[in-house]
Amino acid sequence: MLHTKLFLQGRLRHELGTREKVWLEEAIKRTIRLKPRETLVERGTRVEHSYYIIEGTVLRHLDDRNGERQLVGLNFPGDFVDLHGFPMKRLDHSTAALGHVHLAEVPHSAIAELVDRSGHLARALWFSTLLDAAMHREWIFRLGRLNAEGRIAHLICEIVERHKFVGLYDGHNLPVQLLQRDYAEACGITPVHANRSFRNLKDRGILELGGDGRIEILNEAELKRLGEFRGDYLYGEGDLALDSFEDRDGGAAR
Amino acid sequence: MLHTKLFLQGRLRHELGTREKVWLEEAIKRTIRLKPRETLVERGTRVEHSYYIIEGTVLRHLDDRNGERQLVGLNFPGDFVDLHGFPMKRLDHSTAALGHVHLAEVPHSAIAELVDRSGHLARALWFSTLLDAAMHREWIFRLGRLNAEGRIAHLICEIVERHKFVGLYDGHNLPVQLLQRDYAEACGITPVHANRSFRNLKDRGILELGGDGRIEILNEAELKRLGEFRGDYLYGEGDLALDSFEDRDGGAAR
DNA sequence: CGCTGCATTGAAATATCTCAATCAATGTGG
DNA sequence: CCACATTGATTGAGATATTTCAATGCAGCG
Repeated sequence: MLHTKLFLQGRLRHELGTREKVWLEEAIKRTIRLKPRETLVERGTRVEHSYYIIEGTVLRHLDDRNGERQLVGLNFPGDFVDLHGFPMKRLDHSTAALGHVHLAEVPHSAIAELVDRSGHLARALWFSTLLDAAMHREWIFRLGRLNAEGRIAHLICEIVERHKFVGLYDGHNLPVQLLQRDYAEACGITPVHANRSFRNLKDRGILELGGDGRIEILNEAELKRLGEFRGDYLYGEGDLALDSFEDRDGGAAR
Repeated sequence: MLHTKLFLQGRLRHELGTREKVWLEEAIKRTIRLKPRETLVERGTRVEHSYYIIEGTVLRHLDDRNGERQLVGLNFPGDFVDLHGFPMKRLDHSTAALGHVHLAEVPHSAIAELVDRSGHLARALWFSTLLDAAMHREWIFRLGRLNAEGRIAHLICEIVERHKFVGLYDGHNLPVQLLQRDYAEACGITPVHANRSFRNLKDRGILELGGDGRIEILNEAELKRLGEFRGDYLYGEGDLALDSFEDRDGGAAR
């Protein structure tokens, strides 16, 4: 079974050819599992492997002086968690599992081979790390320009949109169960205020709160409006309709 | 004269060999100049070139519904402004000059050649785009976990530290003259509140405000404390003292 | 049953914003 | 050289958003 079948899915410009998918798959030396809230890599660690998510959600965070977390990114199935560790060699932030997580471990030596073998695949891996950067920029926007409700709305929209790419959104239920504390840590607000903001969203019929972080989305359009959400930064195929796809297929292998 | 002599300077792991520097230099097809506040690239534009800063400061920003700006990054001499445009092909944010800016224009076709010619140089360019991502993460932290004063302090620390790498900091004077409005746009606060925060910093003897955005730093240690500033995310040589530098020299050309 | 972890609520404290006004420096046209 | 407009910095006062602290509720679990 193909572990990496979701990699860059929905990102036409960089979707992989058959051969490339095989090579990528072969780069996986083993898979590992994390328990809920288990740490994957601690900030400052030198890394020799990167991890691709087969299943589950990984939180990326920086901690302040008092140990309070600021989430700086989320990763879902189809994402590399820390591919940037390949050129960087050291992680400037920590990563941890949300719930149960299944990861494919890829040694940097294997990535080096991939990159040498296929310029197109190299470009795709590079692109994948830049997608993270684009999301970071949008997170800066979210924190700098939106109020608490808008920030939560924006984050939910991003989670939905990203799961649409990989076919993991059913149209109503948010496919990730974050605690209100996690929303607070992602949005730069206190858990208490996150709670009140959720309450507002619920009272206005925009979403419904189930237990255990389950969220049902009742009015996606309104969520997008509140979060000033423009999904184009995720570089999905729809946004690239005008593109020429000059390097679309995997045939570029050298 | 070498335009690109500052590229990745101070980042030992990825400093370039002599040959690579020549190749990079040869990739420059022309240089262009921007006037103060002139836009370089508008969000959404398809790009065929990337720009390396020879002199001046470039602001990167996203705009909200009302046209209010959120700065998402700054670039200084030695930085590529939008190298990520090479794999991405489209910019998800806008870029504009702060004051007078002198840029080297590098066509993506030339970058493609560079990348094919030297795996090491390719890695260095990739690394350079990831440095932006690391800074983005720190900006998220700044906005999510610090109050107005801390945010300003953190930003000033980053500007200082980055200019130290390229030898453009004299030990006292902030080498970039941002308006208080720019600080506000970077820190997610109003200009009025930025003003009051600066006033506090000044009253406590931490810095001195000259005209035209000039800032003299009187107590760098206190600024770092206020901003909870840990410079390691900039990946300077000091932080990598323990590294093996297995790919340090340009000899990796294929 | 009595924990424990998370959600929820209330009330008061604090940070930040908004609006409106003033000030200082600079540039422009006459 | 003056009158005037422009731009950015500064200040005050009141409004709003968010935090803090403390308490309660609620469900799962040994």
